Amino acid sequence: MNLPPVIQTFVLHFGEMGSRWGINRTVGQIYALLYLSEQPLNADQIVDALGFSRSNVAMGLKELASMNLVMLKHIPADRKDYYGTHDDIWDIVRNLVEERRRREIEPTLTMLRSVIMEKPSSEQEKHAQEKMQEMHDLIEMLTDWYEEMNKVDTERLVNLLKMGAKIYNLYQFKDKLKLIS
Amino acid sequence: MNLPPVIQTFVLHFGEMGSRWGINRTVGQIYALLYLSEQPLNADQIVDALGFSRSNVAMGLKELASMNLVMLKHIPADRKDYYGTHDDIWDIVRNLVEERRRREIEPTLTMLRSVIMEKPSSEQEKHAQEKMQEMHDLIEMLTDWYEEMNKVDTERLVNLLKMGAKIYNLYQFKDKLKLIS
DNA sequence: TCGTATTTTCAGTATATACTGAAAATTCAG
DNA sequence: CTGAATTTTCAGTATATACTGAAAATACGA
Repeated sequence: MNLPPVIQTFVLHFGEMGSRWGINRTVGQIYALLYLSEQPLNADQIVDALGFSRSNVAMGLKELASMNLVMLKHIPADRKDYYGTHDDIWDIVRNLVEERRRREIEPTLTMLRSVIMEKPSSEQEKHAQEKMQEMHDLIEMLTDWYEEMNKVDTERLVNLLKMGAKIYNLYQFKDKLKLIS
Repeated sequence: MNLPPVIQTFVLHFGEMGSRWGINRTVGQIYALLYLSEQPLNADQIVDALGFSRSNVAMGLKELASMNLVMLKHIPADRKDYYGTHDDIWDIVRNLVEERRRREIEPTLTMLRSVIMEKPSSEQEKHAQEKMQEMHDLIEMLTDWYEEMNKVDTERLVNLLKMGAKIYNLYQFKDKLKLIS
């Protein structure tokens, strides 16, 4: 690995963090490198920067592409494939959430719904189903909330976030407001 | 493994899901089992239910305890250690978030802050630092927001969540409201 | 304090995952 | 269509992680 120290620290950190997010070191480092890079990079440049094998880099890029975290960007008069990340960091967050939802939340909700349907054959199973129902409702509420929030454009979303719990003060006046508006 | 089908499905699912959350199959299954159980369970009961070795279960419980996901619950006149999960699912969510923050978010913020401080020695590094600053600010905003929201009690939080993006309509009247209240 | 029930530790082993090099497939200019 | 440039695949190997059994440590009643 042969990178400016500032970039190297970041890349290594994300390599480690990746493992906590279900992606491996290679993938984490590749993503970090692309995120920091001003221009899109091709596979050979990534190999030079990170010191992984060519095939490992290809696999990493393929995985990142399947998660919609990197995109192909061609450079005129160059046959090589160049890869870059989304420019807007909010798009990145939205993609990350969407991926997790598709891969983890939805299958879990499906499993919960199907198991809750089953006729319980003991008190123990009945209790278990109640707990699953509770979990199901919570997950559904959070995903519904996220879906709603995701419709709000970035600038307004930032304002809402910055207000934080202060929004609660507004909420108290909900009924009053309806009268006025 | 010898469990009622309803429970087994859930337990196996969480075993698989665990790997995406940085916990292994054993730990995922143990947690799922405890979550569904009406009474706290001791290590031997978990061994019987899941078929892992005694030591593997001990390690799993230790890890879950270190994440504050399970707690020791003693049963009168029994020397064994019994383990159970939090009763309120919102407490579970709060603990999960808190853990991730402590283990992932805070170290990342620290790393970012320190690297951003460095004097850039090239245009490339300068650009990288700007991207890191952007990421830092986003993460900080989200954690600040979460911290604020975490202060709101559960019932009111649920109301806020159910309102979802409708809160945005209230937000439009923010200034008007100040005049009234 | 002793002895037994119980939990924890840890070295060794099994299993799963990551990584590589070589070979196959694809792409595309001429 | 040909052949060079480039990417992708995949069987084999290396590495990391999970899991086990036996032994050590701990907790506690008598």
